[in-house]
Amino acid sequence: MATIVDVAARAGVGVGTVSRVINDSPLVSDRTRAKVLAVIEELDYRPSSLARGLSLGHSTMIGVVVPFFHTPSVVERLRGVADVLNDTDYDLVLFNVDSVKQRDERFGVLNRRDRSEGALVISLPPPPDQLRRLRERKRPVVFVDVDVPGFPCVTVDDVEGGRLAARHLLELGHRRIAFVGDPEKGAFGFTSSARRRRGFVEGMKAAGQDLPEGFVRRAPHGLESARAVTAELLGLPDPPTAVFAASDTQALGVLEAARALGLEVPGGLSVVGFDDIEGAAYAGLATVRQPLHQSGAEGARLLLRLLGGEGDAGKVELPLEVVVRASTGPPGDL
Amino acid sequence: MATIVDVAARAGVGVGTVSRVINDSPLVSDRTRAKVLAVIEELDYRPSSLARGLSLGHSTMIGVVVPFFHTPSVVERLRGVADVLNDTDYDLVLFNVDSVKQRDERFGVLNRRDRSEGALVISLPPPPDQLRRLRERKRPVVFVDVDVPGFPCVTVDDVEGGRLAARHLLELGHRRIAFVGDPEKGAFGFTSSARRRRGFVEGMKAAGQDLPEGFVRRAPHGLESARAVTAELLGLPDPPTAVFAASDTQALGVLEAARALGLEVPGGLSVVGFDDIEGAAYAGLATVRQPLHQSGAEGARLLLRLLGGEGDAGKVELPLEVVVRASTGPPGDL
DNA sequence: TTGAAAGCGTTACCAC
DNA sequence: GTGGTAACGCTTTCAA
Repeated sequence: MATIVDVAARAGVGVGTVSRVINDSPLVSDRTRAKVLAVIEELDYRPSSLARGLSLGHSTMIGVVVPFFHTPSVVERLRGVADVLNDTDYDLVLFNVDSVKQRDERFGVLNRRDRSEGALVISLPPPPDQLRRLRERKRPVVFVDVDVPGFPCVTVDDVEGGRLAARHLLELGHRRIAFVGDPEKGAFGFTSSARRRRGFVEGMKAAGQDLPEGFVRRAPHGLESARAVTAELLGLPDPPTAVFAASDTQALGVLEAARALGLEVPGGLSVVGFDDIEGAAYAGLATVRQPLHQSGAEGARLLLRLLGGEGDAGKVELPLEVVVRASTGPPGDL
Repeated sequence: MATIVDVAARAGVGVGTVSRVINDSPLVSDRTRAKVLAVIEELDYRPSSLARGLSLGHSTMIGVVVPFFHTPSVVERLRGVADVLNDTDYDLVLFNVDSVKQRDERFGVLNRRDRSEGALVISLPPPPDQLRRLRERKRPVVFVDVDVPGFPCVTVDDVEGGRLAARHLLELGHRRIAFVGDPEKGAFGFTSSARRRRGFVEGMKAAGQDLPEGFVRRAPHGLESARAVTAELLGLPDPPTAVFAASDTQALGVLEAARALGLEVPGGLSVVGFDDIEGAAYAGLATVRQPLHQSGAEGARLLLRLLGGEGDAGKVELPLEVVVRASTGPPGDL
């Protein structure tokens, strides 16, 4: 592997000059530049990012923490991050988190300046003690899909999203609408489901609709458990005519339950999800869409700006939008 | 940020000693070690991985190239890689590939020693010219889900998988079985669909069954286009009683088509997929399962072995297995 | 416009 | 056991 010294020697110049050529410094004569470039080509020389980083005093790695297990949506966000970062000199260093223990380890790594220049945390609320350390050290960290006070974040207004879902179903004429979401005391402290529920209940109240007893259901995140609680809901003496699920994955479970009971959708049951993952379109699922890919891209841009010293990045709130598909319609329209 | 010199000075020892303590060298007295450790703690000192890498002559990064767009299965493989790497000192540097142009760029990066110590390529056949360079430089590269001559690979026997699918359906009594897979001249050169088709056709021939005209269909990978070609198949004067799809994603499209026509599954149509992605279990889809997570983990271990200088890693072939679910049954069993 | 040399923070070798 | 010091490959002064 050729080094800068080899290139300098072969080109008959000093290493400083080679360095200037590499870094597009204007202080090199065209003649010299051409010569050096030729040698670089000939020797197939590539600067060592390690040595460069050491000399410059910073690395080129950005840590990205992702709970893969959580939902299909985090993958889409990650793609957004990768798309932006791949156009820069930064490398995307990936940390998967599948357990609370792993989460704490990963956040520990983020706190170490030597491993990465900055970090992006996707869909994962930080543990309080690690957060304190992050604050103390003023490490450049951007959160995506989580709102952490004092840190740049890319989020959506989950409460508003809940209201949007309620409004859509109310406008179709539904009155008996149930909610299916996550437990609100999970190990990782995810809170979006709770906020969506709140917005939904608010929206119902605003329209003068109270939720019947037992119409708010919480089950471990996943299609299967959503299916199970929905089966219970539909078995009620006076079942709902519509369900708002806190995520598309859960909404797919709701559809599954309806199908298993031979209930027509949307005639017998209308369903609205949240996220607009790829599978939602296939399933004809109406949903509250949030810009997943864009959230990752925006987060990466925020971090880049922070790293570039361009002041505090602040908060970014992305827009929500109801996507109407075959899974919703007027109640009782068999 | 404290450096090794700061620690040495504060502890009243030489930098060599501090280095020894960091690296668990036995040539340090307990007394000295304790003292140094205390100072490290006090100063919250963290060794610079950059400087360490430069001094040692190698980085600690492993490049992982993933075509995210391709299928849900690559994500599962990636998790396997992350799980293994996260337990080591190596960092997982992620490169997403969404286009041929990106693919070529990424492979170019892999060829640069400075950026990563070794690489893992998932589900992506390398372009021939880059492959040649990879060979010339003897860069440690492991392929997962692709068989590249001369390189360590983690694969499954796709041909055998096709045979397994054929056998399962034949045993149930099906004779008119169609195949739905990918185009065999795609931009990225994916070949697994073609091999699965071959095995399938072989399996049919071996049982004395010829495939009727037009029973082999190829459509751009994805649920929707699989649904479309299946609709055509089912519209034939003498339609198939079963379909083998080259991937679960496509099999879900096949199910979709059957449902749209009001065809009972498995009574009116049996369906077998390939992969066993998460959605397959939800959809009750019978499939040829390959160990996705394990393939990534195994690939990472192979690379680690290579990096550790433990000889050539060779090839690993993971087992396939038919998972029977509700989507298959005897033909005409309405 | 250019070359020489001093760092950057480690590790490893060589004396003591 | 331990300290001093030469690498590692680059960037960036400082002179010339």
